[in-house]
Amino acid sequence: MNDNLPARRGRKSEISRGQILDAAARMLRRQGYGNTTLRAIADVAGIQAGSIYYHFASKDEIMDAVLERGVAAVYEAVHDQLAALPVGTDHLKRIETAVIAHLEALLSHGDYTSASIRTYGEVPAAFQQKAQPLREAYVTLWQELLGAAQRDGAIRADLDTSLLRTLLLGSLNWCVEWYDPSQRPVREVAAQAVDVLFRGVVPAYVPPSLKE
Amino acid sequence: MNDNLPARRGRKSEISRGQILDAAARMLRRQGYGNTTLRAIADVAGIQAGSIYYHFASKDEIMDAVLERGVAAVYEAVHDQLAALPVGTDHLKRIETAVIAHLEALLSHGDYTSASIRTYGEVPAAFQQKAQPLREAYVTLWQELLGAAQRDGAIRADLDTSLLRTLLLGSLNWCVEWYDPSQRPVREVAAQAVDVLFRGVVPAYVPPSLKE
DNA sequence: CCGGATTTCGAACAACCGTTAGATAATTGC
DNA sequence: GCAATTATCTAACGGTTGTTCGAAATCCGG
Repeated sequence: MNDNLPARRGRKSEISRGQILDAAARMLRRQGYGNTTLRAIADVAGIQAGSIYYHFASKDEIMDAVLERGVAAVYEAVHDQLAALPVGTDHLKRIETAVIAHLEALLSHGDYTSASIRTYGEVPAAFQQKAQPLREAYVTLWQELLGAAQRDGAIRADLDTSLLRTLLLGSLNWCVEWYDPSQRPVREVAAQAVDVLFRGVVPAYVPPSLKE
Repeated sequence: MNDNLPARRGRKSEISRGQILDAAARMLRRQGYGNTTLRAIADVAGIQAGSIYYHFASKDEIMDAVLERGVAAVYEAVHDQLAALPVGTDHLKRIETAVIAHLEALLSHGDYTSASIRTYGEVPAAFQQKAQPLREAYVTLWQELLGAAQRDGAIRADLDTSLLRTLLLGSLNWCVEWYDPSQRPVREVAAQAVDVLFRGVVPAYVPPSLKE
């Protein structure tokens, strides 16, 4: 019987552990939870299936680690980018920063985030719960971002910010389903997403006094 | 060896066939492709696992049927609602109609659409192809909808409508991940989605002459 | 370069998977 | 109500799954 946390281990262990997680994230992303096999993970990681159990107690523990790492990466990316802004940055600039950070973390930062987004819904409820606190924290972050903006009049008062948040994050999250980095840069996607979010698709009425 | 299409069959067959598909769609939606078991499908449908093979030649044939039915339902819903509009209806009204139809088909029309959306990405590539013509037709429908609107100046000329389409449909498709019919009606979600899409979240500049 | 700790292997396990086929039950036209 | 057709059940198959465990290989401080 394994200890829950490996007591003291050499450095090779952490390398292998990382390779296993990388392989798991990659397969999880494209094949979902049920189709991802321990033997396939081991194969990609370059080891034998049984050897996995030296590093993880079960398949679910691997999946759990991948999922948590995925949401953590997005959370930290957005949080850090926001924290790096000068104090007093206006609301729209903050929202724009968050959207870009979210998309960058999702699309360029690898398989963990994509796997986390795509498979969270089909994973046994038992360890959906384990990642829930972090997910809720992330939702709260966005909710406060939008709520503060609305309070100060930066976004329209007649919108339900909670609904707006799910619609916006949905639009961004869905990018993992189709985005191809060889087609257009992430920034271009982010830029138009922010543009449409702020101004809408209908041509704005430009008062004559503002025309240049 | 079975004939590909069952030659002539009584009416009970179609009932059971429907129950099998219903069960498959439900499980596929919440558990993904790999976790959905023939024995579990049979259990939900109230029959024995082996009996499924009287109606379907393989598990993949069931999944294929569910997926195709899912996209077909959305396609037809949007297509029919658009066709029901009076000729000459303006572009924004047409887009609004399409958004509502898409969301309604997705959220109230059951497990097929959700299953189709959530599992398409993790299904063997062999029969991703089979559903691809219909999917492309659906994409084309939206592309022409947005393209025509842009051509006539109903939506801004500086937007990439192809990117806009993926962002918009992503936002709508993602609703299957969180929408709870007991919380708010579908129309409310659709209404705000259209509102934000058209006008954006930033308060509009209202020229004095238009104030009431 | 040695000896103990760390890491991996290799083979086996019970359980479960999709699938098959023959026996059995239910349904239906007459 | 009777055959004949239609539909389901039962039991098994080969293969794959997650998992276990003792033996072998590797690593590394002294």
